[in-house]
Amino acid sequence: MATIDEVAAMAGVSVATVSRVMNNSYVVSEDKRVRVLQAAQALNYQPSTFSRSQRRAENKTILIICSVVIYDVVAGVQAMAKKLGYDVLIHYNAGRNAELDSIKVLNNKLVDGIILLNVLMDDDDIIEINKRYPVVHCGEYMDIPNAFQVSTDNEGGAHAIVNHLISQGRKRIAFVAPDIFNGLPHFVQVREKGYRLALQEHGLPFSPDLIIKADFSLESGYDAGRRILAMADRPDAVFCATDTLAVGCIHTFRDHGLSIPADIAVAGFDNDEASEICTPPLTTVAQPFFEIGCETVRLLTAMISEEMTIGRSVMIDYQLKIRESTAGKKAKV
Amino acid sequence: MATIDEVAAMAGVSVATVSRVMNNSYVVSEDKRVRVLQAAQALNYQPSTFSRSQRRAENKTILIICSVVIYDVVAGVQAMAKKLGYDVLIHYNAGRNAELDSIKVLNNKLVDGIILLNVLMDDDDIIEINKRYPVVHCGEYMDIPNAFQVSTDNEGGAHAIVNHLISQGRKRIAFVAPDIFNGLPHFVQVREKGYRLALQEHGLPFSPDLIIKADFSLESGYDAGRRILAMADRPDAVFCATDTLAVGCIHTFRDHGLSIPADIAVAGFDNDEASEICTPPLTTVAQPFFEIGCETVRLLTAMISEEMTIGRSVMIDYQLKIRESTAGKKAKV
DNA sequence: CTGAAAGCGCTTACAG
DNA sequence: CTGAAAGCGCTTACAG
Repeated sequence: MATIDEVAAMAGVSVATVSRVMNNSYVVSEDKRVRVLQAAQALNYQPSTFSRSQRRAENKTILIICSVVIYDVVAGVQAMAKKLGYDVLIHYNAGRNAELDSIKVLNNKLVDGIILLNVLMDDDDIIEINKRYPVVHCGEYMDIPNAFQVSTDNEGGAHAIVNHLISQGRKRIAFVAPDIFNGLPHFVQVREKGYRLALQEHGLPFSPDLIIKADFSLESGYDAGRRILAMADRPDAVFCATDTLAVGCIHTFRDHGLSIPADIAVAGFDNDEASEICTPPLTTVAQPFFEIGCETVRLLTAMISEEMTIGRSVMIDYQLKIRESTAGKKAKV
Repeated sequence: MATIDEVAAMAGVSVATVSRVMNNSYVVSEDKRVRVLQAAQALNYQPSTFSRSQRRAENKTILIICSVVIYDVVAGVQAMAKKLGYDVLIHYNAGRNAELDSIKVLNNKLVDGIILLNVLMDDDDIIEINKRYPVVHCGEYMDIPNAFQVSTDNEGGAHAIVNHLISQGRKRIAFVAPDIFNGLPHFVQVREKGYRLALQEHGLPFSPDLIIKADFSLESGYDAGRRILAMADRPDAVFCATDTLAVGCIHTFRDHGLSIPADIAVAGFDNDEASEICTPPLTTVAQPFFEIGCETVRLLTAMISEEMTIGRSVMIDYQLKIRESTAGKKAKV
């Protein structure tokens, strides 16, 4: 590895001049600039990240911590980061409490800011990280003071999709809600809120037995479908908090010979790849993941450079995707 | 951020002593050790990564570059890396030629070694990276000189699964092969090799029309299934190079009223989650991903510390998973 | 426009 | 066991 001294020697200039041309930070006379560039090329010189970042007290790098990589979000993060001159690294962290393992990465200023992507970890740990770094929560909101967060408008999306069901003449709409850990994850709570709001606005009765508990698995979706079929007063529509669950319900309903949406309408949330492929194609809510990634970086870099201390929540508009699973005719009674 | 000087001042010792206790590198008298530790705690002191890594010319960090995160491989990498005192970071890199974007990360010694996880990039770029860093190719072998690689025994797995099909009385076995980019990916070539070897060993005729081209998508699997059904002399078994394709074939066969495995046996490769769930459960080959991750790190860290220059390929044993899709009775003729 | 020099926060011979 | 000091490879006032 060539150092700045070797380049300076070969180019016949001082290290200061080399530094200036490598960084384009000051005007350098054309002939020296050329000589430095040639020497750098000849020696295959690359400024040391460590020395440079040490001097500058920044590394122009953002870290994403997650246990599931949402590729479109990452792509958005990378695109915006690139535009702003940042690199993006990912730290994979399985499970809820395993997050603590990342502390080693976090302890020192190796990165300038952190994105917690759908991370579920204990509040104490999050607060600890917030003390050390600029942090933006992406996807899943946290109920901690002064948090910086970016996510889809989950309530609005749920509200819109249930409104759509109602507009199709549905009157008894079940909600399938993943319920693991202690209590519903925040995004599920908010989607439920949108669901209940829509019912209320249209004077439809809400009853607790319309809430079907599940987890995040496809099997759990099958099972939710079975429980819905077994209900005394069977719902004429099902809104599932995730597409995976909705696909599970569809399977069960079809296996039992029901026609969708004629006999029962099914809607999901997330616009997974499966939602387009399944039969019938699933009405759902798309989260603009790429844009969420972009916005997260905008916020994070603003935090880094402006040392903001007052938290804020950015809500990215949802996109309703109306497909066959809800939009067809209802069966005649 | 507290610095080593502040800690030294508070503890009433020299910075050298602080450094020694932070690193446990030399014996320090108990009372000073305690004073340093207390001061470090009080000041919330964390040694600067940049300064430390600059002095040591290493960062104890491994970078995984990939366009799809295989979580079990990453978990294996992390487990072994932790044991050996390394951190693990991931650089996501979409698409084939987008890899060049990672050059910024790669240019300087921010990490000590690199794992290319199933990366498909141009040979020239790979050779370039190999020049700058210790690199281990994980999953997909590269045909470049002196490469260090770790992967499943793809040929052995394919050979074993086709042997199994033959042992079940199958005589005409098709091979569904994803064929994108220019030519078959290496792992597909090798799986085909195992397939052909098994046929040959049992005196079964091979013919080119038994090779069904596809890509990597589920739809492509459906389509492959259709083409197989349309064949004049219909095969009695299908070995798909991936589980995704196998699941697609199963769908098509079932939609056409065929019984699996009675009418036609189907086998895949990869032991995806779907392979267990689908109906009937799919016979496949499991890759021990966690172990592959571990072994990759063993090799990479050996390269880092021992400056090895002669390449090697480590093959991790496959595990055959025999399930219903092949193991039931064949239909009577 | 340019160079000599100080300084970033560490580690590690060197001498005691 | 411990400290004073050199040095890692950069950047950036400072002076010219």
